[in-house]
Amino acid sequence: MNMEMDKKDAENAPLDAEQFAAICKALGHPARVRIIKHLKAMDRCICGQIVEILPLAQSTVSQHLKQLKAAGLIRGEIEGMKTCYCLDHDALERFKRMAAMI
Amino acid sequence: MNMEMDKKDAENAPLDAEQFAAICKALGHPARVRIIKHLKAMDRCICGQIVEILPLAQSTVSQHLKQLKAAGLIRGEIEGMKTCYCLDHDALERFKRMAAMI
DNA sequence: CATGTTCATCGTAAAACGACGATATACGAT
DNA sequence: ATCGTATATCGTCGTTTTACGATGAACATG
Repeated sequence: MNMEMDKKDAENAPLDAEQFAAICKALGHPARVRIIKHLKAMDRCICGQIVEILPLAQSTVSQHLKQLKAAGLIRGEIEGMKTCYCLDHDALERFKRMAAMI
Repeated sequence: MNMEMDKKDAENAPLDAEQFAAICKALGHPARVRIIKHLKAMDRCICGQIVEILPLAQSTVSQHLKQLKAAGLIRGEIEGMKTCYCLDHDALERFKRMAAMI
């Protein structure tokens, strides 16, 4: 009966500062914002393409991707030798809702 | 003729990653999100009240306020011995618009 | 099997952050 | 003038972030 309370509460909660701050922190770097923008434009793309559009070393980009993934904003699935990243649209929507109530 | 181009462009730009990331970074700490929330509830309040609602030293809170001010999200005006802080609603609106187009 | 490609992780160095106590500044009150 | 109050800034310390090159793991190809 109250198994779903967490989810329900989360939807109309005033705003969880910890949660919102965590996502903002993940978006708090230009490179990561550009990654999100690019994924939005491409819908999904492989890691190599993201490395190409950023003036950063491959290892650095990989770290940024890791942070975005840890924040739940993107997902990455290994496809053979490559890794394909895409947005987590639900997470982005949650972020937008939270941002709107700031 | 193009003296105002900066401003115009900023209004309908797809999204300036640097700008958006800077604001997100400022919001990337729970204490600062709580400060914003509190200012939204109170509309304006003196620094001392903010210090009271956070489990942090006064100097730490002062630093967080400084970051929020540097990001343009809040303004602070000295009123005699106290300092009164309030939200910069325009900046918040710009942030919300940017967040919505992420 | 050997080699090349794609990506993640490790190790590291510099910079930035977060927190605190101590101090400085500015003002009001006595 | 002195004292107390409110706030900002300084100095410091430990942690985290950002960046890089080097290395490793997984897979494809010759």
